[in-house]
Amino acid sequence: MPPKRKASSNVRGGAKAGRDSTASTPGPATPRSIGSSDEFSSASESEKERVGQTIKKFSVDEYKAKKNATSGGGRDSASHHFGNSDFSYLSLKPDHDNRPLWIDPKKGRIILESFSPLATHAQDFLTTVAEPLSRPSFLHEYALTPHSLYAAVSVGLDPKDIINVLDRLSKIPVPENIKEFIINCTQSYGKVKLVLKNTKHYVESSDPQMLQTLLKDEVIGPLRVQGTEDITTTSAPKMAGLVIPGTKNFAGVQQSIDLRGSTKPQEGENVGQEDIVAALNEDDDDEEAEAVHAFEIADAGVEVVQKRCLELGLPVLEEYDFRNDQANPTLDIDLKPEAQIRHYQEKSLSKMFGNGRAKSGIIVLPCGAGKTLVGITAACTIKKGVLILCTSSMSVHQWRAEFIRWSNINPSDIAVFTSENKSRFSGSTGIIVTSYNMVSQKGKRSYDSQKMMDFIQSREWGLMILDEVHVAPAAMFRKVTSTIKTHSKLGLTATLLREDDKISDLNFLIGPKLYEANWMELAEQGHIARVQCAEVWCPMTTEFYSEYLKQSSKKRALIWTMNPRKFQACQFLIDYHEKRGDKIIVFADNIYALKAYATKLNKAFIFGETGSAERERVLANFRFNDKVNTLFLSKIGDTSLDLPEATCLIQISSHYGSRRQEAQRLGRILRAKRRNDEGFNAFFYSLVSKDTQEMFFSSKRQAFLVDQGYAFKVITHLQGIEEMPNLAFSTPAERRELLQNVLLANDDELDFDDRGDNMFHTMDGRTKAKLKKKAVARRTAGALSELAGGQDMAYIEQNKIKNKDMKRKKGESNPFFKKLQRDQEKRKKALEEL
DNA sequence: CAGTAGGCAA
DNA sequence: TTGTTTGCCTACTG
Repeated sequence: MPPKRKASSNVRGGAKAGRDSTASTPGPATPRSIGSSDEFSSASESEKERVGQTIKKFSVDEYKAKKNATSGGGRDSASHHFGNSDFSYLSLKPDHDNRPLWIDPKKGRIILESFSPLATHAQDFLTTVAEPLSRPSFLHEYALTPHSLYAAVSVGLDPKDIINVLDRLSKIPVPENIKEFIINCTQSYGKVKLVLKNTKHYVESSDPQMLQTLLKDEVIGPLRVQGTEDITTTSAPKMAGLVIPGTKNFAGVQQSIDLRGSTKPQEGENVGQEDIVAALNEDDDDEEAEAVHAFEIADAGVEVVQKRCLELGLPVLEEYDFRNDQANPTLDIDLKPEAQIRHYQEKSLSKMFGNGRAKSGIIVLPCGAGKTLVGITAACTIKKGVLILCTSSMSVHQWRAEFIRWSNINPSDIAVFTSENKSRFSGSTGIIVTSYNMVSQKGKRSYDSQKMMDFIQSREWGLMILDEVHVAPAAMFRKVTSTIKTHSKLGLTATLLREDDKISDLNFLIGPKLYEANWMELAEQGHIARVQCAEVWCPMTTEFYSEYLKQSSKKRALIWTMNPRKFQACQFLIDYHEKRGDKIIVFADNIYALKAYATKLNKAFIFGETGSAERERVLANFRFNDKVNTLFLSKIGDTSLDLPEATCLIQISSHYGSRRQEAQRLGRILRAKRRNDEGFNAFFYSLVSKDTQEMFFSSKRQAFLVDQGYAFKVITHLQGIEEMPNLAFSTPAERRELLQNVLLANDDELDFDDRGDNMFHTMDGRTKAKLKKKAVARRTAGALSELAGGQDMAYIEQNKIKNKDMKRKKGESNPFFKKLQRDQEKRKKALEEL
């Protein structure tokens, strides 16, 4: 969560402030605006005053005063229901029925009636100038923020146009304070640019006065590189028509605000489509041939300068005029002719290349919607050296494979840099695919890694693609953005969400959010699967619930996950969906529960300790063997595993209230191969134990998906579950046994704890504690697998496929089996090679 | 080369 | 409201 807004006045009490902050659940709208309200407080001089006035316009007190003046204090009997959201005093335009927008003058929020015939136009416009907060079926909520306006200006819109279009679409005249807000926020945008020349960073502006102001700033001033000439002056580059590969006919801003033509202007309506298009298509050619001035800043200062400028209300635009870059060699790369990009991919790219240059920013597309292709197309447009950062070595190889699949790049020009692979491209320029881990590793490096890092840091890159960019703000990863010299950055993610407040840092680490797709819209168009979401409420049995109440919070999670009613629900759903012909993934965050469920139900499972060969085998079986239709996954499956066969997803335990995890898990089934079958639906079940904390976490987790328009049905009873044959834990005795085992699982850990203690008792307390902790952590898994071992034995005889899985597990607990397993794998490999 | 420790993210 | 274990990665050790 972003830092809570300070209430501008506490006279109204904390309750008001509290309500405000809960109301603004950060949905897809993240990154939240940095420049909102008190963030500006550090600004100086005229900026400060100007911004202060803007803030005042948005303050509650100002609003109240205004409201009382407007409404004359007269309130009807229903007014109190609306509180501060009573906008009845705002006068509707006579033809308001034809206009789809409401504007909340207090918060700068815009509500869109998505059923309006003009909704498509309005939506295109709003996603350009505002941030989507929440987009359920009928009413979409957007927020005007300094950042969204910054993004709008950077794609070439003018404040006058924004106000005009807003006015045409709005049911009420655009409130004065909103107009002022737009103008104040946008007038200084684009004044300051950050450019890279010959591996040096410069702050550039066409206004020398502006640079002097920045140099005097207490934060920015000292960051200037000393000994360089004061300010250099050159002439500004000019824009011309640019065509993005893979699009039929691309012409700059036109498409970025493309009003799609799917909705025809209505008879007698005042909001003409042509007008909007005309208003939005004004060329920005008038800026050509202007002189620009610049001063150099140190590499390490880049992030600070960007952040500071943002605070000053002068967000720096990072633009890369790649077509006029003679310094860096051009990369020979083009999209293959068969790579045709989809309209939303084109749209997102047009935001990036809207004025003929490459702007840094973030593109948000759901999983399975083709993020990789967007990245590849961007690389094919810029045609300079590209550096790609991924989260795991697996996706590193996937990216390289996709590049080779979709572009004509020479495979020797695209290198990977991972722990076991440190190739280099042959020519003067090329692409390097690597992981965040590799480039952010601090401390000692292996010789090869160090050389590779030196190479990466010594040259200038045209584009840096940050895959899964929501991880970038982590303390460890963020420094890569300043140590690697790149002209532009493209962040890609499906879920621009973190449970901490670091997501807003992306605004200066990478850039503004350029585009965010609407999941429901893509589902309707068949690009991703339609999903039915359900939350299944499983009552706790009395024994489990009384134990739940007794235990510490640490053990509670295990108890609610192992709730026998939940187990039965899971069993029932698996059975039901297997009969329908679905392929099912069951997610369990808790490893003990994962093993317990999977072994009891005779299903395959994969978790961290599963070796890669084993994983491949299980995955292949899940994919191609129609006898294996259910797969249990730990959080290993949240990312990196690609399973287009899966059509049903059941979640039995999860990581607290992580919205990102929920969204990413849902994403596992969005790319379902069968999505275009007639009437196809994917299913997403979240199993929740009633009356436990899990209910609270579950509601938190769903927030993002609900904002995207997914409706969660609550199922309190699964029809036909009583008639299910072989329902597990149907007798009280079995349930008691299960509870005993669950409690034993914890005791077992304690057991190891004690034994560990004995081993280390010659050491000093500190080391002992540290080692003990480690030992326990490492051994728990072993202890648990041994515990499950008894069940495994019976089970191995029943299931040959699963059998393969077991070999490794046995190996874990016994060195003899370990060696045996190794030998077997070697033999198997030898056989395969023959 | 295989196994493991240590660090980090969520 | 709150928690903290699992997974991934690199580099070291024998």
